[in-house]
Amino acid sequence: MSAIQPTREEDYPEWYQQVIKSAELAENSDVRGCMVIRPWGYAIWENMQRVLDRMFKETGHENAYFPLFIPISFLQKEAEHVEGFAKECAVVTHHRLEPGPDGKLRPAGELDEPLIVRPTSETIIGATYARWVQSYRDLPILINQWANVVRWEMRTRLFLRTTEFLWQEGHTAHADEQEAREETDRMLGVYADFAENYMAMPVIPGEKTAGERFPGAVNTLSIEAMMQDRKALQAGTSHFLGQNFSRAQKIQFQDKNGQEVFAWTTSWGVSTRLVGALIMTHSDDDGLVLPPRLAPKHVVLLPIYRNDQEKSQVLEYCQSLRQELMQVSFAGDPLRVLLDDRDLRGGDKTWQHIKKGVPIRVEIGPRDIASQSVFVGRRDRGPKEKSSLPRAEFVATVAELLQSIQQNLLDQARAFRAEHTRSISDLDEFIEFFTPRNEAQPEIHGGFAYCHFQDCEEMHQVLQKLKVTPRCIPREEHPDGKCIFSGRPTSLRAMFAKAY
RNA sequence: CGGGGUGUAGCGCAGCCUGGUUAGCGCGUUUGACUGGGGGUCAAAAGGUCGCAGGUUCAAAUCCUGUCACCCCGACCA
Repeated sequence: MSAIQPTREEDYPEWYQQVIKSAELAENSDVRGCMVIRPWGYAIWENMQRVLDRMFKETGHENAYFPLFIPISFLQKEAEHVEGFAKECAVVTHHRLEPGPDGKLRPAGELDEPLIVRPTSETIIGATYARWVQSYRDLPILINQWANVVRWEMRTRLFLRTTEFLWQEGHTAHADEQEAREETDRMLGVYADFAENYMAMPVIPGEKTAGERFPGAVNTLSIEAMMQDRKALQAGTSHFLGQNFSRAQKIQFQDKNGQEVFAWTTSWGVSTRLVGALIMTHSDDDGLVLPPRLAPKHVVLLPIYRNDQEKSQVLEYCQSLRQELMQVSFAGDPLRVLLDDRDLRGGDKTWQHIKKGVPIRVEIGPRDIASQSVFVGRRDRGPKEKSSLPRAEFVATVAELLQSIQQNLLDQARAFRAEHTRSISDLDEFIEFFTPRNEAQPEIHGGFAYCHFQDCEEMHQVLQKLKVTPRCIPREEHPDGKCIFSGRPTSLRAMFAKAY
């Protein structure tokens, strides 16, 4: 019997909800579509922020903060952008509340110009940059902002798609196209690096097809990850905006030749959706599994005792072990150690930490103290697969142990993705690959398929029926081929999948 | 916004069709005892304006009308 009911096999979407609930990551709030991120979930996000923020700074970026509200006229300026975002914005039309005739509060003080709550900040940041840029000497501008944004989505799911979500958005302006394109690539590289080396989540970096582009972008790059239901999740995006936004926002300057020209801009972002990606990449039927590098706690110490005398003895041993472990460093940080001395039954407590995904559990009782040892279980192995080892050895090797868990999770995720990825050149095989075997569980289907394609009517018909989309066009060398849908020769090759 | 469904204890549900004393059950919570390295056992206790408003009736969780909220399926999406 697994700790999470139902299992992934039985009902994947419900399993996902239960993992979140059992691990106390987040819950639905009193506000439709908005979540409460609980301390354990927020700590994961904070760890993500800390690492990413360092990476952004290492690549020359600075943090700044721009307003939550955007005048409605700003959104209007870029035609495609309007098209893409206008439908899903929260709009502020009043600035006061006053009691109505029935005693209930009602909005008052109508605004001359409605404000929208930012769904993304290209327009307001662009308008600001326009004031900052007069000369080529003012460029590049390399700024990131950590913020919350609001998109009034029809259907929400914890972490994956919520009405309000937390993210970072980088916005840069450059003097020439080449530099802006390099920036777009560089930041996608940062995301891919973060995904693989911190989240232990292999990703496919690539370019979006025209239909999947960010509204207003010339080109959108993304990293795509495979979840355990074999669907693709877009885990990060980096947009080359060309001069579209600088034209709309009038970000112009005099270049070296004294010519008045428009800047070239980019934007890139990742969100709390990454927490959802983390959950669906590694977790199992006993709950959350965390890669050590992002785990709020690396090690939990679980004292075991029967009476007060044993209790004080065991707690003392745990305290000293905790002090010792905190001197150890892992991936550049001091070890994060939790001593769980809550007055709870032993098994109960152990299972809570299993469900929360703590990488290493250490059970310590009178027996271990007598032998100067510890009883260790790792989250990437079965719950009863525990072993005793000398205390000194554990302390000396715990960092290696964490690294091996980190590596193991990445290897497992890579193996899973490889197992469900195919190169397909035959349309029947493509259709078979993406047709669920069981109508009741449409999530069980093929996985990722690499195929040559050409944006054609035949393609749209097939994809719409199967609910499959081209996720991205990986930048890799491959011979030309024939479009799997139309048979026409093409040089384009994309990764196709069902997506979140 | 279209189609379907659900609102009863902290959570998950039964009861409603065929109105009738103090509205049940499981989990959880609290207390006590026995326990204790796979979430244990027993006993006791606390906890509910049956989503909200109106109507029918001697009597409404149950029937009727309205309303609100949430969930699922579609169109939209990081």
